[in-house]
Amino acid sequence: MAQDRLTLGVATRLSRYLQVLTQSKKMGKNSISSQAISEYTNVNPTQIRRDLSGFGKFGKRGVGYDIDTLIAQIRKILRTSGQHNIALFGSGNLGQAIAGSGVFADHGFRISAIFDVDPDKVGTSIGDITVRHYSELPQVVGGDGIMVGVLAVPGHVAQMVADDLVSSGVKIIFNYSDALLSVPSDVTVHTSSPAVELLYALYFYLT
Amino acid sequence: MAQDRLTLGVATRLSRYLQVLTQSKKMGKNSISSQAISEYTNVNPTQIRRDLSGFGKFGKRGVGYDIDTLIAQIRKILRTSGQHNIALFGSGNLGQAIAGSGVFADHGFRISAIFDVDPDKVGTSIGDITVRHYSELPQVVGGDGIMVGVLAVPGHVAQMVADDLVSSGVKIIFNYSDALLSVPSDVTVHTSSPAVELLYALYFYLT
DNA sequence: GGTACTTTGTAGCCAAATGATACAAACTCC
DNA sequence: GGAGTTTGTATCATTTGGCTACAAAGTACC
Repeated sequence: MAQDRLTLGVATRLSRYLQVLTQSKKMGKNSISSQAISEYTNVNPTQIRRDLSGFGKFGKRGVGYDIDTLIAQIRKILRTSGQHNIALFGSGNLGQAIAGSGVFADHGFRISAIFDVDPDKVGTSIGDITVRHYSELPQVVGGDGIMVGVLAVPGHVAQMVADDLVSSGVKIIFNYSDALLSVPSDVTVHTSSPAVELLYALYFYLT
Repeated sequence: MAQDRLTLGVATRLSRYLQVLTQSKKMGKNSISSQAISEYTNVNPTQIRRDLSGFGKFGKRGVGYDIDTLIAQIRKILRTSGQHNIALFGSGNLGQAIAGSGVFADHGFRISAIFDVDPDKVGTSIGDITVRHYSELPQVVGGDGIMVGVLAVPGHVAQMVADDLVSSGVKIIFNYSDALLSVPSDVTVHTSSPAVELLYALYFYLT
């Protein structure tokens, strides 16, 4: 049963534990208790232990979980141990911010191509990646093992980029624009919507 | 019972409906069906109607929901009808991207102050807002009705900013940095973690 | 005006997920 | 060796969400 498909809830929580573990490691910690993970994720400590104990005994009683070990185990459970290539669209402020941060790299996502249409930007470098012209999308995405497209483009072109990504076989899109994207049902779109989170945070604050 | 506190699930879903409604309106639509909302939120249409019908009869049978009406109703339910002031920290690429986009403005969040420590940036303008020096935080945040702090700063200073925000009475923090923030239990932190969403998206794609 | 179609509002049932509580076993620290 | 910590695990009650079904209210078209 350990090989059953994870439920959405478990997969989501495991991913979030991973985030906390990765950051805790950066801060120099070696081990962490379920109590500590709970404080950063707002998940009940018992729930955390229950989630983990379904896959093995990773912790040490009286001590907690060894961070490196647990990161490796969760990656194995989520089957995301390797490197995954992603393509970034848009090299404006947002695109540069994304390319320059470690948010993706920390979790094994490597930005392997950046696209733009602005002639002033095509050919320039962000980090060690040269910005390509958007017209190269089919060759690059089709040829390289790119599984994820990240959209940091203006809302009015987001749907077009999404369509082209779908045509090239990409199944996962992360959308930083404010456009609503229509995609086939086998494609997953995640839209960044910080305001949505603030809305319900505000509700619980006000009541 | 309509005045009971919303459960986390309902509040979250209502916020997400609001996002879809706002964007649909921008795209020129006037009404929308629960089926259509479902496609963008991955929430069951029955669930959507159940969520809404708990507060009144907002839809027209055979037609759907009038978008303007529904936006107004959900805002009322979430008690976030007014304008809410937020403070943005960091005017680098990410800060500029946030300030320039409508993601917050669309939902009634107005960026009323931007802070930085870089002397080259303090005094410049982003949109119609002048960047202030970080040392002005206490007066500005304490005096103005600022309820939310948005962190677009490097990870190694995020905790310090968070501490200062807490000292000034801010209870909601949106964290774009990759730092883990420790705050008192009455303060809510939301951390942007696109990689986390990609992780479980990838899992469901691979299996 | 009549018929076919769409979509809401609502009920009821069932399976799954979560929260709460409890406690023995394993480990550390002193 | 004893006190304290933390995991792993069980159990139970509750909540939540998915599914099915269908009448009522509306639109569209002929």
